Amino acid sequence: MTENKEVRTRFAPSPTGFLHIGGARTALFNWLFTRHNCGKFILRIEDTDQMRSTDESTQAILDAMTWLGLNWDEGPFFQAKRVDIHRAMVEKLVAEGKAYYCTCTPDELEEKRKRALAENRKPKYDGTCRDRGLLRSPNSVVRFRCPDTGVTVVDDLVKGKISFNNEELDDLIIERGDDYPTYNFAVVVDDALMGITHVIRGDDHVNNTPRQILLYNALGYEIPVFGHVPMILGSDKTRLSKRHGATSVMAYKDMGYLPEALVNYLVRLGWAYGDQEIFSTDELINLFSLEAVGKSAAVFNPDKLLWLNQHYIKEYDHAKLVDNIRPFLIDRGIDASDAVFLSNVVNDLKSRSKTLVEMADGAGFYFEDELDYDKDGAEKFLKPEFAGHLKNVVEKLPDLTNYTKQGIEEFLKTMAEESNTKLKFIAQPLRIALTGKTVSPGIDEVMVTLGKEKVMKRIERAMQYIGSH
RNA sequence: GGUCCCAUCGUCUAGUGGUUAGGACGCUGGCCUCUCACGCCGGAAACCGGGGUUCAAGUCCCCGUGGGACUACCA
Repeated sequence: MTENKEVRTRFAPSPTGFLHIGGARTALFNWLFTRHNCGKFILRIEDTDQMRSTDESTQAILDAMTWLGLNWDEGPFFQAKRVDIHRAMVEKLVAEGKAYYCTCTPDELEEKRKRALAENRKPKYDGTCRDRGLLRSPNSVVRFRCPDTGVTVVDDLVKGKISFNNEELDDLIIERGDDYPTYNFAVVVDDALMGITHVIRGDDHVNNTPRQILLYNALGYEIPVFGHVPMILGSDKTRLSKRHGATSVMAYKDMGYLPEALVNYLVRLGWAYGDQEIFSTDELINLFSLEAVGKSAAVFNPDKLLWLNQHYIKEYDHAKLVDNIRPFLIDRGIDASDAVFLSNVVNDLKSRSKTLVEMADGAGFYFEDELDYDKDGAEKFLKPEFAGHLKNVVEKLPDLTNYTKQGIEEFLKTMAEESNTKLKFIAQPLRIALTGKTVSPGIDEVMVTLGKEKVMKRIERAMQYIGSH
């Protein structure tokens, strides 16, 4: 609203599980909006549900944010540590007559709810305790006195103006029987006190917003700008959940995704800049705006994410890619300590790997001299009729001085010509001999990376195999 | 049930009254080729329905229909 006030946003997850895809996108939109406006991004952990909140979840969320590169400027703050503040605000509202104690029991309320539903009436609080002037008592709750006339308008940055008749809103509980504040009250107090200027969150919160605006007014706080971003759906168009596949951000890390790929994918779910598909982080910060975020929910498409990941693997900074693949190799018991060798391996593999897992799986043969030959491949190509070609290679290879991709390609092509055969009849047996598989990077690349010595040894071993089968 | 939101290829989307409705993923035909990829060239594929407004509607309005969210002493 105020033009030159510093933008302050927050991401406020509840630590009841891992950071999921939907939460990550909300965090991302907050982060991009904030960085674009040179504001401050605040992380607040909403842990007032003591039963379900865990420290592990908090840590997992922090780790996932960090992995994605969504750094925060303040926090993490913990909502549970602020209950004294919340209680003071509750008292203030009670003192001002804007809130009141209520002794209706959950059972009574449930009963009334059911009856209202059965009689086709709205199941809203009937105001039993509204004007009884009750005092605090064990298990009493505090309710906010909602105006029952008038209209509350939410001027949403992505959805536009949304208006609600206040009569639809009932007297919500702001402090529970255990003296803890409820969500709708705590967010308002915290957002206001933390100076949040823009509340960007999932659109599952739109119906909470008018109540919150009323609370802002009652507390005398300035109302922030709201932006409700659409949800992410699964392939069956229901809310994204485990049955649609992995929903935890860190699960994607483990599956060999690069954070940039996930960020690029997530941002394009609901946001677009013309026809552009690939965005660097800097571009996103420059180009992102909430006004350009679509209003409708989007289906999560794993195939497109995979494509993006492949793209990022191909284009990634080479040294960074090497660093990223290392843990996956170590997991497989591979000694990846030879930096030059590993770098070449990655180079061979990066145009043919959709994930780091795929790359690590494809890298095995480079590190293993005693190969298990692929059964079908061996049957087809490790046969006496090809032994001559292998022998030819072993004999002539020592004299090849230009041991490079080009040199080897030339070497093999010349050999094919001289032997009056097709290159594939030399390349395929060679491939099995060197990689154990029928599918691998280009044979010339493999030979360069492996080095002449290993190549010689592996071919000799393959020839022995042919001799003994 | 009530309140609120949403609606362009299967999916993500561009489009802001006049377009052969564009791009991307996926699918598919071809080229390249030592295998698999990469890359390149081509193809099929969409404006939910009905009424308006207008010379003209994917675009604006209304009504349907379909989806979703919320409707807790969870967040």
